[in-house]
Amino acid sequence: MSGKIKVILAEDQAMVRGALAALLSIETDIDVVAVAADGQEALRAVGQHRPNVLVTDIEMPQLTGLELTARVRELYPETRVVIVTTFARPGYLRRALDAGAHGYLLKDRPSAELADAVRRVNQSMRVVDPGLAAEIWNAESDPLTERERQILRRAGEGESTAEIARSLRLSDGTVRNYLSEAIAKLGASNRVEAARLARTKGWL
Amino acid sequence: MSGKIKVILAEDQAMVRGALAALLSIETDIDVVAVAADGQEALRAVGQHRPNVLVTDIEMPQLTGLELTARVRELYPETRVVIVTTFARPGYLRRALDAGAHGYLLKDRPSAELADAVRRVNQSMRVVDPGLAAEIWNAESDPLTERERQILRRAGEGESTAEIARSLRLSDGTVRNYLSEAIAKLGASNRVEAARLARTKGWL
DNA sequence: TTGTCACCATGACAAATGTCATCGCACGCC
DNA sequence: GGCGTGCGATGACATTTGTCATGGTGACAA
Repeated sequence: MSGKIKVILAEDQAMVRGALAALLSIETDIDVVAVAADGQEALRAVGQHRPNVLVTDIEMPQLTGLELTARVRELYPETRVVIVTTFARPGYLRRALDAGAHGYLLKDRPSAELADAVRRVNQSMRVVDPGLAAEIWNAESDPLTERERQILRRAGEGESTAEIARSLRLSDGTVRNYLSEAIAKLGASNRVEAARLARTKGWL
Repeated sequence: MSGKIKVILAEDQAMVRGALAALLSIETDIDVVAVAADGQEALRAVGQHRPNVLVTDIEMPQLTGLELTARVRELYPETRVVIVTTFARPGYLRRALDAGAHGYLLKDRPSAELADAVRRVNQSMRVVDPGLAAEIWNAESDPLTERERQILRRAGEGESTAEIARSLRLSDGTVRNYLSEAIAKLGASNRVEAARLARTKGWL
């Protein structure tokens, strides 16, 4: 019985989306019932089709894969979620698991693992990239406060202290203080390096 | 006659590589004879199989897709090259065409266009993303000198003036002068913004 | 030969950035 | 109530960064 595993695929790059769909469609026990180009669209599709598994990227317009995961977990708990992303950032994995994802796969891994992950997750197993799973234990956790993160993000894009202060309605000195704090916490020697470091850890 | 179109696929992310291969393999007139995870490997494979078309990403370890294109054009001129990349940067397209690419496709485009592009390129046609093709006419050309580019790249990663000066054996003031020049040329208001701007144009 | 241009340097100044000490406020917690 | 903590602010200071004027070199083209 049970028929095929119903899958929805969310990925913003059309060509990759089509290619992954082709990859999954080759499998005889998997049926890709819909694809979506962003988080919003994916959420609608999940509501409509109630798939067994949602395969989603993280970097997407409207609603990120992480936000999408949380919503799906909340609204349609029968649907299991597999995150597929480029980034091997412990911070992302941490947040993905917190959001309720059942699988976390890197685009670096062989393509055969995707169908495999879908099957396992469908059988209520967890699938986490082995290398990343190891890292998450000894990985330091995000030391930044929300404000620091917010300010560091802008600084990393080239906004000046004054611009940041204005757009967040803070005083000039306050912004400098937060940046100074963030730089110290991350062991960087200036705002740019701090932003870069935080980004690679997945904290921004 | 003529059989299938022989294609080699170069792409560093294993899952995307597998998925694109699956996508092309569906086509009855296309035969993916080999895949490669980096530029070096791709170059060897092209030498071995002499494919009709090489489909390659730009961002790859060892040898970028642009360097690979130039080498292939030089060593195996019968093989035609299609670049497939995430980035809609006029600078990239410019360099790709200069390197002798026959096609330039964005990963944003529908997956059906890939097989299409392979066929057209195989028939000696050029295939360039329409949006980008328009841009390249009125697109400003890279105003940066080699030194400026070099210095701006490091500054954008968070190196301080002093660090850059030391590692390039320049005086402190000279580095500041170059950065000042670059900032002015790009119409930015500081080094970080300048680096960001240059990056989005494909000049870094 | 005379421009022009990339390259490298100095010095001087203004503006932005980074650091520290110190303060107040609100909130949750035991 | 006292404690810790995140948030926000000020002032003072040193350092870094950005700007400008000015000058010298070598390469290359008109």
